[in-house]
Amino acid sequence: MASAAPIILWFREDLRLADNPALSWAAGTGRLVICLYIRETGSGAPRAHGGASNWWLDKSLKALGDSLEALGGRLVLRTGEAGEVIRGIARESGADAVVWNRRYGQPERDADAALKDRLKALGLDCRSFNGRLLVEPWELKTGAGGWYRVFTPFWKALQANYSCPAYLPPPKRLETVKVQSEELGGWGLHPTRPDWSSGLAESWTPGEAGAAARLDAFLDGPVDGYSSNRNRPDLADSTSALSPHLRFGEISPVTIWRRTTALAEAGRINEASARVFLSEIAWREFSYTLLYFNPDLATENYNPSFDAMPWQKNADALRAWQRGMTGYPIVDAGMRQLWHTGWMHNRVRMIVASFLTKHLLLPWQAGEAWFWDTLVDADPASNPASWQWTAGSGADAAPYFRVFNPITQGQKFDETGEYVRRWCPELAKVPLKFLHAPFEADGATLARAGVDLGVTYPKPIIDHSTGRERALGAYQSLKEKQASS
DNA sequence: TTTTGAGTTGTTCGA
DNA sequence: GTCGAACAACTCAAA
Repeated sequence: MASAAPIILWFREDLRLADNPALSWAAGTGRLVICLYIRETGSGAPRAHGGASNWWLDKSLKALGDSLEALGGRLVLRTGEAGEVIRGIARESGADAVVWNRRYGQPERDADAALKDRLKALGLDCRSFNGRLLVEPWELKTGAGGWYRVFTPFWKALQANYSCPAYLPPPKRLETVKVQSEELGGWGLHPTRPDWSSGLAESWTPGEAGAAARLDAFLDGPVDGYSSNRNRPDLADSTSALSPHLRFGEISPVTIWRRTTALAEAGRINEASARVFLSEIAWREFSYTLLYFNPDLATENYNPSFDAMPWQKNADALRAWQRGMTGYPIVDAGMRQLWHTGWMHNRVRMIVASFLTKHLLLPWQAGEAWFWDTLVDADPASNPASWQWTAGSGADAAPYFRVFNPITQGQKFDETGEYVRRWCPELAKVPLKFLHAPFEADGATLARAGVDLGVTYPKPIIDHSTGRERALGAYQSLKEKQASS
């Protein structure tokens, strides 16, 4: 006979109702469901959110709670070590089953596995699901049985082997039992003194409905130009901007895959652009494979030969980069967009990351940490994997001699100059010819534009070719050390 | 087992 | 202004 006891559904990085396997299973039993979110403490807790992500989490939890209440349910908020919280709620409520969607960082995996054992020993039914990835890291294997270290074969294997599961609709009702909850407002996730979040609020609608609207809007037009426009930070809607929604699980990559392939197969969107868009989703998957098999991805060089890299220490240069005061407009525009909106266009992320690790020769970990704190989409897999890729220490890394030229990158990809004019308003009147290199303009031109270099806008903190040569030398030294060891 | 082809996103230089 | 070569060698994946 089926149990009538409630089920605990532990929400983690899957703050949505649709295409949520754990929720779908729990709701499908017809039993009462206790929807739980834990502000985790202890050694099994995931890497603590940065400030921007905490802002997002606050709104996303509010949206999830509202959605659950509309179904007759409720989101229960608790703080503590996850196992203690869950055992406590099970005792209070008589729940005899716990379900969740899996996570892939090492501490979380270890903690989840230990918790599962504990709960099973107590007689609770315990189930986990894949609610975050198209394929889990252990599912896609090379011919030799290992995990992929190069993106292209990974992507080919994914396309050849992946079949998209059927849509899991949100439950129509989700009744629950009364369990004590903390107040979201008491968690202090929203910044105060000062409240710096107005730019974030202007830019985003956290929550499942906001995510769905974003996908709809992207697939209804912008996706068609994606293969070329995705490199253009000056164009509106050149990318999907789904990353923070994916990070918090407000939308599933499965949903994105299903919707996009259906439209492409029906001939309603450009096939090639759809492919490129899905390949970006696959990069996220690839990053999760890297994280799964390299738990220290956020701190340790994937390629250990980079342990000998002669990184600089320069707090002033780091601060100039963080504040968008390097004197290179495309770099500064990107860093200011990040600070204001919690997000940066992907093309510009590459430029600023190259500038930090190559021109400034500062360790990629410093950039990764800054992005972690300031990005609303700061992802435990994508963020470190992408930083390591740029620095050259990562899997399938950029060649060491690929040093982005911040002037020509600006001219090429912010070709209208609208991106720089928007985020560096003090340069708004500089003619396009000099906009990406104001230091090359003559005094009269700058004066007419109201720019006083070194006063109203910084002079370059490092000369491009000087920085480039120094970076190439540093990478050369790595190679020599490796050869002699 | 060995071999072979290939590898996200670029820049510079010189013809 | 345009174009191709050089920038390195190494590791990966698959045949």
